[in-house]
Order: sequence, then structure tokens, then C-alpha cells
Amino acid sequence: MTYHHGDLRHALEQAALELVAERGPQGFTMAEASRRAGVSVAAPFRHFANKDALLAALALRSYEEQRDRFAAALAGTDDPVEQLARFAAAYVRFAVEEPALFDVTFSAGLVKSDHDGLEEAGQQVLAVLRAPAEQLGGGLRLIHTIAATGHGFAAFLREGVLTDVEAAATEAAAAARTLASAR
Amino acid sequence: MTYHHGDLRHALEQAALELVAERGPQGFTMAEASRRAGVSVAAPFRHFANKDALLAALALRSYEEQRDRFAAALAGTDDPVEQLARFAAAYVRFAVEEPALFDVTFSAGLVKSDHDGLEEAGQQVLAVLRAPAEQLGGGLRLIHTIAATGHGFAAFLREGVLTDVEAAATEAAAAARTLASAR
DNA sequence: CACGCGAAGTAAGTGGCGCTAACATTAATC
DNA sequence: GATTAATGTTAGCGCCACTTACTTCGCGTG
Repeated sequence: MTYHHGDLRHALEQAALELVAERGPQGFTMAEASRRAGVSVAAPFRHFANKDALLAALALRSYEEQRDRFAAALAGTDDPVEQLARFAAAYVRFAVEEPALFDVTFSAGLVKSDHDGLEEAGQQVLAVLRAPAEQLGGGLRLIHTIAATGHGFAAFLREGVLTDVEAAATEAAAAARTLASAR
Repeated sequence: MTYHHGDLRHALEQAALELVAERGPQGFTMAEASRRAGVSVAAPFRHFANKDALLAALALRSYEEQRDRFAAALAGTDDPVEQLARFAAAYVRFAVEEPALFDVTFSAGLVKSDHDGLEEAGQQVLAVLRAPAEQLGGGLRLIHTIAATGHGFAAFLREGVLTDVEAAATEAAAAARTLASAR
């Protein structure tokens, strides 16, 4: 055992992510994350100003992961309507496959403007839809409508209002197609 | 000052609601609610098993308020498509006009199945849409699609992704019309 | 290559919180 | 009017976020 951990910052993020996955965003504590990283409870504050800063770091990772996934989902087709549909389905699946990452962006009570880069990273997720939206003669409004629909289905799944993931993904995609075509 | 408060249960709910409004669901504490009700920090536990139980009581009130508001919003017209559109707009407005009540149902980290009546009350909100959905030949799937879209816009407003309330309400209503007509 | 400085850890302590237990006071009931 | 149940209080436990002061160690410089 070395006195210095080596990569505590990353280890804490990992532990925090597991904790959020196990107990939800509220169940995560700095103290428990410290224990899992094998370090004193004061150590994390060398790397994160406070608890929210750690959560914000996770949220940042989440947004990047979302951007990558959604971009990949769009890459399979050139049809802009289909791209929007795939985005919606991918959004829904992300919420279920990575609940901890999803929750950290929407259920952790973070104020985006309090953490540098968060706002921007969040916008970049939706920026993925700019090209197809423009091809359809739509702008931000169309993007927001599609994203809102995807988000609604995702939130309902996480809340337990809906339970069938594939049905929700299919339905979200269908709604996106309808909304994208109606113009 | 009497030793017995008289209606502490209700006073605590009120204080809790104000706290959630001021500081968000995470910022609410039993201790602070006690202080505002002018009572010792242990007193609330005579009326609520734990913190979550108090939040659940608020969530229940929120669902009832939603049901009433949405039912009233539908009453203005007989056209089922228009009814769904008005629901979506009303949903968006509710999230902004009563952020504390809205947040308590979606951002408080409550597990619905842990609190009697919550699940049921939540379903009754969407039950408002049964009649118009059936008139359109749609069922639960249509209801969920409309509600998901409204919820997405509402969540985006609360997150700061969107800022213009009326624009969002209008857009949600338009999306609902499109989705309801496309069948 | 010593060394000294800054980065990264620890221990101890503060104040707040959720919650429980034991006791006090009031309201309700027979 | 006495008993009892409901509803308060005080005191205290354990956990948490965060701070301060001290320690250890890696690294860049003379």
C-alpha cells in the first residue's frame, strides 16, 4: 500500500458511479465512495470541491457518452427521419442500460450553470440532431420536440410508469417519425 | 402557545412544500420543516414514519392536483385531439407554475411502490386521457406517448434546456395534435 | 544528487441531519 | 374523575459534508 493512491480522482468517480447505480443519486455519499477507494473520508476533497462537483464530473462523462452513442446510432442511415427515430430509441435505451449515468444528469439535483462545461456538454448531445433536423427544414424546435419525446419515454421507464423497454423504444421511434414527417 | 400544535401534520406538509420550492427536493430537511412549524425536531416522526413518507404525502397531493387541473383543462372542448393537446400544454404549465409539486413527483427519488396510494394516484392522472384516447381508437400507448411528450417538455423547462414556457406549451400541444391525428 | 516545495494523503473535529428512546403533557373516553 | 392514547419534549446515537492542521512523498531545480 502506497501512501499516495495514484489515480484517486478516477477511482472516486468509478466508486461514485457504482454507488449511484446501486442506491440512486441520493444514496451516494462521499464517505462511502472514500471507503470503496480505500482512502480517508477527507481525501476526496483534494480532488473535488464538494459532493456536487463529483456528481458534475459524472454528469459530464454521461453527456459525452450520450453524444457518442447517439452519434453512432445516427450513423446507420442517411434518411433524416430515420435518424431522428433512431435517436429517440437510443435515448430510451441509454436511460435503461446506463441508469446511473442517466440519473446523474436528471435526478441528481445539479444546477448545470454551477459547473463549468456541463451546460455546453448537454447542448452538444442535442447538437447531434442538427444535421437531420435541418435537412427536414426544421430547427431547434424540431430538435427539442424529438428529444423531449425521447426523454419522456425514458423518464417514464425509470419511474416505473412504463416497464417494457423495447416497446418504449419502438414507440418513441414511431413518435419521432410521426413528428419529423409532419411538416 | 399550546403544547399541542393542533394540526402539525398539515403544517409540516406546508413547510416542506415551501422548502422544496425554495431549495429543491434535496434541500428540504425534516429539521428545517420542524423549525418552521415551531416544533421540536423529533415531533414530525409522530406523523410521518420518515422523511420519504412526508415527501410521499406531498407527492400524493401533487398527483391529485394534477388530476384536477388536467381534467379541468380537457373540459373546455369536446374534440378529443384538442383535449390531448390541452393536456400536454397543461402538463407543461403545471411543471412551471408548481415546480415544487412537480419536482416532488419526479425528482425526489421516491420509490412509488414503497408508499401506499402513490402508484394508484399517479395512474389516475393519466386516466384523465382515457376517454379522448379511446375516441381516437388509441389506448394506453397513445396516452403514454402524449404524456411522455408533455413530460419531456416539462422536464426540459425545469432543467433549463428550454426557457420559454409559453413556447414550450404551444410546442407540446402541437406535438400532441400531430401524434393524436396520425392514426 | 541532495533538497525543498507542492501535491496528495491522514487524523481530528464541527455542525447538521435522520431517527430512536424515554419521559411529559394534553385530549379523549368510559 | 381516572385512565389511556395521542402528541409533544429532551437527550442522544451514528452518519455525513466539509475544514484545519499536520504528514508523506514525488519531482524539478541548483
